[in-house]
Amino acid sequence: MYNSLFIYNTISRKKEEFKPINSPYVGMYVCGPTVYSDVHLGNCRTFISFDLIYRYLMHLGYKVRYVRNITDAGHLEGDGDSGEDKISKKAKLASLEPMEIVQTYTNGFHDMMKVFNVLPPSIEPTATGHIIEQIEMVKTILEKGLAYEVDGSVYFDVEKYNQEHNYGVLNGRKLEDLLNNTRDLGGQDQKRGKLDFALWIKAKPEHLMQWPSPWGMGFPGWHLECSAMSSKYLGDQFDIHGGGMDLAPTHHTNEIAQNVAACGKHPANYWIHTNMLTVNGQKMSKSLGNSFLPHELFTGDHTLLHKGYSPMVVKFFMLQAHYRSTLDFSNEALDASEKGFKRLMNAMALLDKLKVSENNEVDIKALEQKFEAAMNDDFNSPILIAELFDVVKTINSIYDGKANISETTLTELKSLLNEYVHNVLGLKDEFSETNEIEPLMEFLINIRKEAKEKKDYVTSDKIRIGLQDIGYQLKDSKEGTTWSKT
RNA sequence: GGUCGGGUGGCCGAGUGGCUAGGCAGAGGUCUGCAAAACCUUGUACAGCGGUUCGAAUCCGCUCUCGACCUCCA
Repeated sequence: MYNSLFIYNTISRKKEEFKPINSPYVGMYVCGPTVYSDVHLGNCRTFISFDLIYRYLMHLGYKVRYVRNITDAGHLEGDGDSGEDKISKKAKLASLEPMEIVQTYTNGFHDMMKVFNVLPPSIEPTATGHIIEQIEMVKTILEKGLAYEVDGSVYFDVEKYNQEHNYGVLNGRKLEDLLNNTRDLGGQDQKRGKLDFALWIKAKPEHLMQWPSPWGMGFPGWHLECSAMSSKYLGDQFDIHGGGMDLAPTHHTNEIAQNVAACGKHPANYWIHTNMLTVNGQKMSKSLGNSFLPHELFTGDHTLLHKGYSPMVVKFFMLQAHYRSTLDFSNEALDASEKGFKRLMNAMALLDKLKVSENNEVDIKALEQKFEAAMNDDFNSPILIAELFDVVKTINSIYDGKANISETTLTELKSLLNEYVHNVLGLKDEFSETNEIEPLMEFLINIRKEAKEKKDYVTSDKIRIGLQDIGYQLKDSKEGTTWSKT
């Protein structure tokens, strides 16, 4: 039973009680997308996971500054540091300005976040907007003697850094192991050590995005931007740093090294890493070619899908797994989530139709404690959802007249469920946002009722089946007929 | 090859020593003109083999197997 929030910290590999540096203020940095192509569903999972974390922190009363960057420069293609900048490459192929590429995919990313009802972060800084900060950071690291310049490029000296600090703090790996098991890559003769990484990269004349620096025209390395922007907006030390698990071994490891090198402090107290979305057991990624774009999922226009699923169903599917577990994607699993989600939403809608009584059999306090205990245990949304289904059962029983709830308790229940379903999980009912057709439906339901009373079942079935064909399900009960979208 | 993490009933997916996870699907029933929904009942699950323990899905060892990372990736 968790009475306070515990978070699994990648650094310690343990659940630790969450103690903010400066409560009630919480600083959280999450690595955002590189905007060189459409975000796929795996990317979305990460941001949905952090949205849950962000929402729950706010639910607990914390004032969260949530910083999530947009990588719009410096992210290279392929091996080593000789590859092309992903955005520049795309811009050349499409004969567009790099910033047009950036804008297009940033807009797409924002649209998708909105569709998934993911809250925008407090600050969404871009790499290109923080070139000066990044240059300053490179200068500082050079001054500390932990980086070196070679012909207009600056590299971080990992082995020298490791003499004073532990380079592998995050992934628990020893430097010698890393050195022994790193593949030799071509075109890196400028580097002194094979683990060294670029802080600043000299640009070739034809490179589309380049900026002046003390080392000549160039552009910043990918790992640098997050270090520069997190410390700028959250300070040298802040509470939470997050990202996808695949970023931990290299990107976050290098980030820590840069921050420690520049200011002597480990940047974040809690490192949260979210797990991958898999397809047939394999990580969904652009390079493997097994990725789904969100709209393919919504329309069902994909070879692996037999139908489309709405954004909230997909989100609910993701929330039914813990953020640190891999989640395997399949039609069957989504079908199950779709039905479960409708069941939950149906019960939510039923709240307004419940009859109150003198007696009360619902213990709100106990419910609230269960919900909180689930989320306090490292944001365990699957447990929370399981508890919610217990409530669904209770709501249905009350509706069927098999259980009782008092008026005050019903009011409390409504606000508790609203808080957890809408505000914490960030789900919204997309099946009943059709108030404008309500009078029309009532009209049809009345005609059908008259037909039924005359035992004219041909007409009543015509209405029921006809509505079903165009996506509306009628449900008869003792209290009358209700309807929902299918 | 190295490091790390998994293998839970038909499917998805929680659960770190004893107490029903939950959802979907399946079976039986109640309700119902039919349908849908709802409700009730229903499942010898924990990769395998050893070990620790009064007791293990949960701890330890070995084996098999899948994956992630080691190279850009959320």
